[in-house]
Formats: sequence, structure tokens, C-alpha cells
Amino acid sequence: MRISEAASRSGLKVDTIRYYEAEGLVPKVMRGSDGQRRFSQENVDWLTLLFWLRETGMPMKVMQRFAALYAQGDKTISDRKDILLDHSRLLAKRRDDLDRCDEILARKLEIYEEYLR
Amino acid sequence: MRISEAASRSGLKVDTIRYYEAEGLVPKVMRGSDGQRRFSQENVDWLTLLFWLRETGMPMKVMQRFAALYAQGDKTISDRKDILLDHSRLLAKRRDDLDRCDEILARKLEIYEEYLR
DNA sequence: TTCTTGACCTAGAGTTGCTCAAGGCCGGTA
DNA sequence: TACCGGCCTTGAGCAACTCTAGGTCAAGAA
Repeated sequence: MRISEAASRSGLKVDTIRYYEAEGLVPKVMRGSDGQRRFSQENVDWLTLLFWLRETGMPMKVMQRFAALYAQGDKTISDRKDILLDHSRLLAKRRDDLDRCDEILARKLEIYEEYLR
Repeated sequence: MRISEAASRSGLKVDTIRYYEAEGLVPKVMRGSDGQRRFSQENVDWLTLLFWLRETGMPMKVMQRFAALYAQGDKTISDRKDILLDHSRLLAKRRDDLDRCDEILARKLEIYEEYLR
């Protein structure tokens, strides 16, 4: 499929996909005889994973490392596992942040409410 | 208190506090006779709130509006309440994102595990 | 008293991760 | 044939910091 379809399926924007490819985050993208990118299902699955990792705060550098490992094939799976485990610890931390912020907002809103009465 | 203490109490970095002040996010900061900033408890509470709002994804533009309202005093409380209510909807969305990503990671990790056996 | 150290100051450059604009190619349709 | 939409590359612009250079000043050591 073409880039616009890959974008709407993965969640990433067209520009972002091109940017990610330039940064080495998206291995194995083919080109048609017209010079345009063609994305396989594997490409789209990979982009979707990148979308979620980025959306939840994985830095580019880590994604680059992750992508480099992915490009090297199955022998790097154990290293990739470590990266994802690290990331799920980050998710836990983010969830704590959200909870903390929720509390603060709740307190603040209560003060506002009280004032408004 | 001075900027370094305000930083360690609010969670923001010294540089970030100065940047926020330059952007109009921190009203009412005094200066001592030496020309250096002096932060009151109210200042620190405000910075702490900014820290959590930013940490959980409120854009600068919104924080600027929020700060401008704050600077105008109590008559803007109802508007500020709306901003915080909007933000707590954003928090809910972020939590959904985390859950979604957690699922994806769990699936991926399971595939990795399977491969490693 | 002079020297050094450390916390603060401003202005401005650099970084990250996009996002958009300009200008160009190509295949299909009126 | 003329236009249109979708793709291409390159390079500029932007958000939100983050760091560097160069400077002031107070306090303590030599």
C-alpha cells in the first residue's frame, strides 16, 4: 500500500512516517517502479508499534536502537524484549503521574467550587 | 526563597522556571535588592501546579492563558475551572493510551517469550 | 585584603521531534 | 492538452526546553 494508507492504518502522519524512515526507524520499506514507497503489512505493524511507543513517551534514540535491532532479525529478540520491558516500567511511572495530577486537580477544583458558592 | 530551592520544591528545573517566567507563566515573582528572584510559598505552589500540568501534557499556550487568568485574580476562577476540567479529560485520554500500549506490549512480549523458548 | 568558590543573572545558541512550505514528477481524467 | 491529486525531496519553522558564555556579587579561605 502507499504512504497515506500506511498513515491512516498506523496512526502516524504521512510526514512523520517519512521523517521516521529518514531517521532509520523504519527498515524494509520498498519502492515501486515509480519511485514511491510501498508498505507491506509488516511495515504497517511496525509503524503502529512505533506510534504507540512514541505516543507513550519512548525517546527517538531508544526507538532508533530498537529499530536497528529489529533490522538485524531474530537473534536480537532478547535485547528487544529488554527495551519493551523498560518501556512498560515507564508506562507505570506515567500512570502514577496521571494519578498524582488527578489528585491535584481534584483538590484545586474543590477549592474553586467552594469559592464559586 | 531562591530559585534553586523553588526548583527542588516544585519539580521544575532552574532553567525551566526562568523560561516560564519569561513566557509570562509565573506572575508575582519578586526580586531582592541584589536583583535575584525571591519566591514566595504562593509562587512555589503555582510552579508545582505548572509542573504537573506540563508533565501530563498541557500545552504552553493553554498554560499561558491559565496564568493570565490567575494573574487577574479571583474573578477568573470560573474560567480557570474550565481549563482544569478540560485537562482532566485529557488525563483520561492519556490513561486510555497507556492501557492500549500496555496491551500491545504484553502481546509483543508474549511473542518474544515464545520465540525465546 | 585579595583570592576563590558558588549561586545567581541575561542573552543567545543548540536540541528534540516533529510539521509545513516550496517546487517538481507522474498517472489518470475532462 | 490541461489540470488534478498524490507522491517526492529539501529545507525552513516551531514548541518546549536545555545548555553555554560571560558577567555580578557575597561569603569564606589564605
